[in-house]
Formats: sequence, structure tokens, C-alpha cells
Amino acid sequence: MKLSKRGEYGVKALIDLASRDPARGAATVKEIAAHQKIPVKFLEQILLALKNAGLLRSRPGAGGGYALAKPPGQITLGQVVRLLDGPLAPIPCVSKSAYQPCVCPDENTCGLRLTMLDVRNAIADILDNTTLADVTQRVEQAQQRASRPAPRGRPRRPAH
Amino acid sequence: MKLSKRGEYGVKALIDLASRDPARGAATVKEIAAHQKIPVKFLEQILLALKNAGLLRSRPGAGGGYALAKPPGQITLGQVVRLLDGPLAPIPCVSKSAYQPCVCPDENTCGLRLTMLDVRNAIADILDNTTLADVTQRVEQAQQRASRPAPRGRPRRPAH
DNA sequence: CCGATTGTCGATAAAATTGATCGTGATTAT
DNA sequence: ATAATCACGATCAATTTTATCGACAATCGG
Repeated sequence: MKLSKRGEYGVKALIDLASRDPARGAATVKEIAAHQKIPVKFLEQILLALKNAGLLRSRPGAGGGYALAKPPGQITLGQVVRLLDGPLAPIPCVSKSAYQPCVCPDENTCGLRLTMLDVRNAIADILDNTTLADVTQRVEQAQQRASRPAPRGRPRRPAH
Repeated sequence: MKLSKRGEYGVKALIDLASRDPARGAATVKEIAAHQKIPVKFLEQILLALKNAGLLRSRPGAGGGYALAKPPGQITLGQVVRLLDGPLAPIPCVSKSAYQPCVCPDENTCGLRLTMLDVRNAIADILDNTTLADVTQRVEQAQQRASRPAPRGRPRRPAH
């Protein structure tokens, strides 16, 4: 039930791009790699795959780099993880995107399958409904909470 | 996000044991392997691990074999999968059973982590709350449904 | 046009993991 | 005793993962 480094790096890179100030233009592989602590050459491969899948656009040369090809609200983590890490489903016979029949005599009464179908649906419900925009928004909220003084037990009223 | 063969085989073997007629006594590795289409020697390893973890008991010799060490209602798929396949969490920094810090500057505001924590919780909610007894019960229900004639759109009243 | 910068692409490789298999021994029932 | 069965360690082949290298192509600023 593990996310590969490939998947991890890809998601991190996209979150990095999504939370980047658009005024700064495209981000180079080197920048993202340094920022997220990812081996440059490995990240290169990953970003290329994301580009070929239509999630990123790029431009070579001075001032070049990568940028999101669509608004962050239109890129789900489900897409990204499937692309870089394969199907979300724990076993192929419950995958929607890469279904493969299993060997059990009847899929509809297979105990393993019934349970793993629940698992795959739970995972997909989260990842297919979480966009890069959702993630950056949650991160901002978490950062605000972290920078505010510790909350009290009961709500405070302003002093007057 | 994949379940290994090891995990798959282990769960299948346990479900097999849980749904087995207790009057028949212990089941041999050979029997389970044949029934579930699992390589004998591989299954041997797996059952041994499950035994050492206290989920199975065994006896060698004629009439020997494996049986559940506890009632099926007390063995969760979460235990089994963790044992055979490692942590449920997609990344180590959201694992409860095998937490490992990650490299990001602040775990509490890491976008990847926040999302993967949801995923790990969703998976654990299912697998830690599903016992072998739950599984065999669902299987029986599914089998009954499969053997009954196809249901109509609206409830039928008995002919008279 | 030059040359620095940066993405593109294919090949390769080291390490880890997975999915087994083999052989030998230990234990038990008959 | 002996046949059946679990116990256990070693080993192994294939695959997957995680990269790394080097050459090439596109782009931009001057």
C-alpha cells in the first residue's frame, strides 16, 4: 500500500508549482529539485512524464522551465498518482482504470475482492476529489494555524 | 498502493480457514494451497509467519495442519496485511505502526502528508474494522444473492 | 549569430523487493 | 519405525525501483 518515490516526488513537484507565485514565471527542474530535495535527473524524468500526460507545459532555454498546463483546481492527485505509480487499487481485479480478472472462481463472492474493493473506493474517493488547489489551500490554512498563538479552551471575546 | 502476493495469499488462506467446517479439523498447507491456487512452498512461509505472530496454531505429523488461533471475529485484515505487507500508510511519515520522519521542513504543513494521512486513515478504518468473521459473512450473503433468482424492480407479493 | 541555459531522450546500472524454490531437519500420529 | 506434516534457512531469478550519464535539441539574451 505504498506510494513510490516517483509518485511522491511528482506530487511534491506539482504542489510546489501550484503554490508558486505566478509572477515568477516558469520553474526550472533545478529549482524544484533543490526546493523539494529531489535528485535532479530523476525529477527530470518525472516532469517529462507529467508533461507528456498534459499536466505540465515547458520551455527550454534561458528563462525557461516548467509550469502547470491547467489551473490547479483541474488537476487531481488521483490523475497524478495513477500516472506515476499505476492503479490505485490494491489488487487488479478491483481496478477501474486497469482491471484484470483474478483467478478466483467467482469474483462476485470473493472475500478478498469484496474488501479490497472498499479499500480502492476509499482511496479513489479521496485522491480523485483532491485537486492541487485543494492541497495548497489546506497547506495555507495549516500554516496560518501554526503561526497564530496557541488557541484557548474556550472562545475569547475581544477586550474593550 | 498495491497489495503484495504475500499479503494476498495470506488473507486468502485465512479466509479459507475461517470459512472451513471446524469439524474437519486442521487444514494442511497442501490443502489450502490447492484450494486457493497458491504455490505450496510460498504458502508455507506465509503460514509460518502468521503462526509466529499468534494468528495461527499448528501441529505437525499425520492429521496435523493449521487452524486459526483465535475466533475469526478477533482477527482483523489490518493485522494480517501489516504483518505480511508492512504498514498501511502510503508514506512512512503518516504511519501509526511504523512512523518515520520525512525530510520536509514542517510535517504539519506538508501538503503531501496532509493528503496521505487521509488516505492512510481511510484504509485503516476499513481494514482494522474488518475481521475474518465479517468477511466470511459478506461472502455468504453474496453467495445467497447469487443463487437466488434475479430480483425485480419492485417488491413482489406472493401469488394467491 | 553566439553561447549559455534549459528541456528531451535513450541507455544503462546499482539496489531493493518480490515471488518464489530447494533441501534438510524436527515433530507427531499410527 | 515410518509416513505425514510443519519448521527453517539458504538461495535464486525476475522485476521494479531509483536513480545516473551523456548527447542532443530548443530557446533566449545580447
